[in-house]
Amino acid sequence: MGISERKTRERSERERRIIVAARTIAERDGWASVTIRRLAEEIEYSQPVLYSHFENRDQIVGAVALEGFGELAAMLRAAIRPSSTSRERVEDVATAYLDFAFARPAMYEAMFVLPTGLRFARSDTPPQLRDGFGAMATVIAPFAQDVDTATETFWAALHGLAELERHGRIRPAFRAQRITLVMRMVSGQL
Amino acid sequence: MGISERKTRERSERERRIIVAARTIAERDGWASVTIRRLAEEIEYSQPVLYSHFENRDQIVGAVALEGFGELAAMLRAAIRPSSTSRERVEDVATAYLDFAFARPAMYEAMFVLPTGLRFARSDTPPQLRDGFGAMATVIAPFAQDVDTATETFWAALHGLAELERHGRIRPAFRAQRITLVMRMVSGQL
DNA sequence: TATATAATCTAGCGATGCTAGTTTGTCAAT
DNA sequence: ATTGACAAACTAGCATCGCTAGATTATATA
Repeated sequence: MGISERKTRERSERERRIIVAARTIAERDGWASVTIRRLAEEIEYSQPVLYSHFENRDQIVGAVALEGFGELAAMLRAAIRPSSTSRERVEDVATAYLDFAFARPAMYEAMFVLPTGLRFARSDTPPQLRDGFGAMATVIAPFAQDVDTATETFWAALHGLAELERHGRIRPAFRAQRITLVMRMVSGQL
Repeated sequence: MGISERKTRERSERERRIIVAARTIAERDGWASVTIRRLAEEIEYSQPVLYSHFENRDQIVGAVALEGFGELAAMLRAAIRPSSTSRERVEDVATAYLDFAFARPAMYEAMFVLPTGLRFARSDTPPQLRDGFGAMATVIAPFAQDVDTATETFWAALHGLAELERHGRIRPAFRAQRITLVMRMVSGQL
């Protein structure tokens, strides 16, 4: 039965094209420009076809966000060098996190601001949503008694720094100094 | 010329009614339900009247947010008790900040997530936008060399905690422990 | 009282997300 | 090969949105 396999393959390829188109448009023109009509035009199918792949627009944003979580996790893991000290690793992960947020603002928005229908902290939560947290926990662990809580707080600090700077409410020039202060929080030393 | 005074008074009263209606609807049904048509119905005027008060919908959100910044600043200042130690003051302000965020999620959203057209860090920035920062700086100052940077980082940590918890990505039960960790960041001691 | 100006309204434009109902295509059974 | 059943995709349109042009009413001035 190679025919039905071809069909499911073509179907998943079309789904990928939708996700890629959504991401491309969002990164170029912002999420407000990612409309069902525009996506339909991009993949050269009519609009209702999109609803056979995704329940609604939010789920398309969610699919892009899911990719983003995978990429963020990879970036954070790549920032952890074996030759570094524990302290340097925390700093490198923090810097990598903020680099990601500022380099891909639309992606970051999908992951953390827009409604996506993604469900966290559940049994069916996809691994991408856990991996980034895991990478942060890895570098936080040497300093923490309660690793989960410390990682949550570390993550929150980074997220806050990203969001406030992205909205122009704190001074971009002082990013490095703020990271230093966050370091003190987790490492307990200046 | 009491007539024109009455007119400007009535006009500003109508503007207040718009803001109050927007806030009320947002807190009850969410910002998506705050439509121009619904606001017009609420104040019993036609839709174009709203555009004689505000340039667009975002500016209405901004007007509500501005109120929120004033109220947040007042809450933070009220949390600073003269009898407390410097350390307790930081903790009380942090707790008050998160209490505000969770007690008024729609307001917090207007202040920090939605587009508002508000302009920060400019010469014409209204005082409400500075006061909250000032309150935080007051309690951070005893611990910091660079007060502004330390306050920015403190603020970012609180904002991150608020946002991640609001989106269900960190555990509500561990809020107090996370605040303790933030305290260590600013006070340099456990 | 006539006229100019301001205030407000009606009506509608161009979008949006989403869907009902119809047409087209693709199989299996006759 | 023909027919009928089912799946896939399309056309067309609904309700709603932010926003605005142009008509209409009220108000103030001459």
